Amino acid sequence: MSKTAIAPKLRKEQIPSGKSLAIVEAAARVFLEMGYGAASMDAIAAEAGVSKQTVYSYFGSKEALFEAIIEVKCDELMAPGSLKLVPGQDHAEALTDVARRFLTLVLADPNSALFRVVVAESVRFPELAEAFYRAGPTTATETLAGYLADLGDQGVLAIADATAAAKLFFAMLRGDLYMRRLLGLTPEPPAADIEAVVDQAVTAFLAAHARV
Amino acid sequence: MSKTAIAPKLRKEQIPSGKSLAIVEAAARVFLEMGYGAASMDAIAAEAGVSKQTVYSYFGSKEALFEAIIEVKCDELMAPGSLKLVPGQDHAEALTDVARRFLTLVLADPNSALFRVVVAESVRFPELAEAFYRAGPTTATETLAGYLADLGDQGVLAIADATAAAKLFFAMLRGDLYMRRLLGLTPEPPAADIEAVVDQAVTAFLAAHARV
DNA sequence: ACTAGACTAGACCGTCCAGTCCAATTTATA
DNA sequence: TATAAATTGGACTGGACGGTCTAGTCTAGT
Repeated sequence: MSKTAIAPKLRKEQIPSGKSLAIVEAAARVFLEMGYGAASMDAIAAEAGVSKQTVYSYFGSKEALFEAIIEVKCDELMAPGSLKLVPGQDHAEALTDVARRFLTLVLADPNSALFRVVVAESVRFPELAEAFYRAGPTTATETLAGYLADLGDQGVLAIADATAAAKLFFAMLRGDLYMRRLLGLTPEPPAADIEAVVDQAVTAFLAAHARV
Repeated sequence: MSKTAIAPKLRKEQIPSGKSLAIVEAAARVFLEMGYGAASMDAIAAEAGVSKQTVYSYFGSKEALFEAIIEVKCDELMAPGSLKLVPGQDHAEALTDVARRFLTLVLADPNSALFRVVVAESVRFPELAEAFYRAGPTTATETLAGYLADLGDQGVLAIADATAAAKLFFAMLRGDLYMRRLLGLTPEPPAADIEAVVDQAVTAFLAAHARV
């Protein structure tokens, strides 16, 4: 006899592995490339090299699969603490480093694809938009705001509102290049292009927050 | 007898009027609210109070209708030269005015909906993304760049690259509030919220480009 | 060898939707 | 009023797709 009285509909795994992993990866590719509506479960199953039934065994529905994929991708987004700041460093260089890492991250193909999909489906899946916002912008802003507050306290920069300043900093980075990426008008840009935006933003930011 | 020898498949009109106008407006509502995929031609016809056949008489296909709608909306976007600058005005106030008008415009419901849809369908309709980019960001940037170049020439501000400066200015305005709007996390914000962003951006921009 | 469970391939169902067709009706026009 | 054009509404086609079901294969553990 089975251990569970109620028939277990879904195979759940904390750490996706084997088939499950293949499905997640295939689904991510298909969803991010084609969007929710245009992605078919048949295509995902085929891409995963798995039967459609297996997809439905692991994830109960297209919606559930989509949510799982987006959540995984959101977690990956900021995962390696990729925006961490080393307090000892010269502040101009530290900001430049953060800016470069941030911009490289958000302009990278999978991440701009993720953002496109989240924006597109934000009406149908508001929780996903929320999750993305928390994983991305919120986390990034909080990290930088903490650092800026320190610089303010040390009198290195004039920071009245650290959170507002952090938001401004990131906004400066999401300029024309970012817009063109969002609209799919441009492939992943070379490092030099990123560097130009970074330099402009850091310079302007420092000038705007110079000690009086 | 008809004026055209070749059977005219489509009723074309330069200035949409009557049924044609009703269809355009209905389609705009439905497309912007639901996105391309989720919008059905039946829904659009019903919304327009018109038979489906009539929709197909004016616009040959769903794609064509969508393209027409997005193009119309893009034209409307910057139509009233809403970002024009009066050269005589004090430059800080002029920038504040432009910033306020820009932000109010892009945060308004129909325009953020338009942007969402264009981003969502930028893969399927790259020409539309291009058209949007030209009608929106490009136009806005060029207008402001011209003004900033003048300020630079007059020695009012230190402007090395007017286009880059203009892009930075608009980027500063597309901050957290803008992101939250894109993700559908926030309704159209009150004027006070807009004002706060505008002030922060203008102040920072002026500080960053103060004469040496 | 037997069994249980994971998996496959593909048929299949119901639904939704773009696009077509057509007969009936309204509107405009001469 | 007579005629042509525009429009309607609804039935219909064809195809895609989400999701289910089934018959059968493969693999481990016993």
